[in-house]
Amino acid sequence: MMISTRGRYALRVMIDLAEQKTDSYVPLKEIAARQEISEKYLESILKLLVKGKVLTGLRGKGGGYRLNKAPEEYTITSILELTEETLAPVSCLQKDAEPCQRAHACRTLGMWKGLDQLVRDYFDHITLADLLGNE
Amino acid sequence: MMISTRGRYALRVMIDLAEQKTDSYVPLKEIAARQEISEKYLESILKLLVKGKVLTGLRGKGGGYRLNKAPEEYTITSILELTEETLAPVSCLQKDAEPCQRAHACRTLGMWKGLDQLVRDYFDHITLADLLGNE
DNA sequence: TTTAATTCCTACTCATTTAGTAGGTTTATA
DNA sequence: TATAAACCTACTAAATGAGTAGGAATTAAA
Repeated sequence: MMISTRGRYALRVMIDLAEQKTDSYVPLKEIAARQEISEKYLESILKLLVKGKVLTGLRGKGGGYRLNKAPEEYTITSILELTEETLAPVSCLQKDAEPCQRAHACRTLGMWKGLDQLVRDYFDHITLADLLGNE
Repeated sequence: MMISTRGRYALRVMIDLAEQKTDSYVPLKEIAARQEISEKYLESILKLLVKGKVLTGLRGKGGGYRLNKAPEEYTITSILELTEETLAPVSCLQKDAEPCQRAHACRTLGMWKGLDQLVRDYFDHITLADLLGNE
C-alpha cells in the first residue's frame, strides 16, 4: 500500500474545509466530528499541514483552521507530499537517496522511473476543487 | 514508498535467470553472488516465487531454480503480487478489505480507483522480456 | 480582567512490517 | 555414500504507522 492513513485523512480535512465555504476559522473539533477521526490524531496531521503552509491555524477562542488558497490552487501532490515520507515507488528514487552502485547495470530503473512519473503526473493534475462534491 | 526490497529483489532474480538462457537449474548461491544479495534473505524470497509457481526449485546436487515459462509470458504484476502484501494504493481497495462505511460519501474513492487502475495497467503491460538487457 | 476555547508541543505506547540471520532437515545427483 | 543443493522453522532488530496523554501558550469573548 502506498498512501498512508495520514495522507488520506489530510485530504479529507482539506476537502472538508473547502466544503465549508467560509472564511472564518473552523475548529479541529468540528472537523474531527464530521470526519469521524480521533481529535488527537488529527491534530498531529494538521500540524503537518500548517507547517507545510497549506493551512493556517489560529489559537484561542474563535480559532481553528482555514485554507490559505482557493481549492483550485491545491494540487493533490502539494498536500500528500506533506504527509507521506515519500511518493517515490522505490527507495533509489527518493530525494535523499544515495546513488545506487548498480544503477548503470540496473534493468529495472527505467521501469521505476516510468512509474514514478506516471503517479506524479496523476497527482499533479488533480486539484482539491476536482474532488469537491464527488459521488 | 510502494515497492519493497523483496519485490525489487524478486524481479532482479527473475531477470537474472532469464539472462542465463539455460534450461538447467541455477543454484541460489550463483544468483546471490551475481546480484550481491544475502543468500539467506534471497532464499526467503525464492520460496515465495516457487510457491507462486513462477519458478521451479530442484533440490540436491545439480539443483537450483529455473523459470517455468518464457520471459515474454511473465507480466511484472504476476511477479510483484507474490512479494508485495498488496499493490493497491490505499487499504480500502485491497482484496480482503471490509467495505468502507463512508464509501457512498467518499470524495476521494474515485481518485484512488483511478490511480490503482493506472498502476495496475502499467505493470500488466510490461513483461520480464521487456526488461532484459536494459541499459 | 478573567474565563473558556482553541492550537501548539513533547513525549509516550503498541502493533505491524520489513529486512535479515541462524541452524537444521530433506532430497537428488555424481 | 558424500556432497550440494533447496526447503523449513524460528528468531532478531529496526523502522514506521497509528494513536494516546497531558499540559503550555494564545486569543477572543464575557
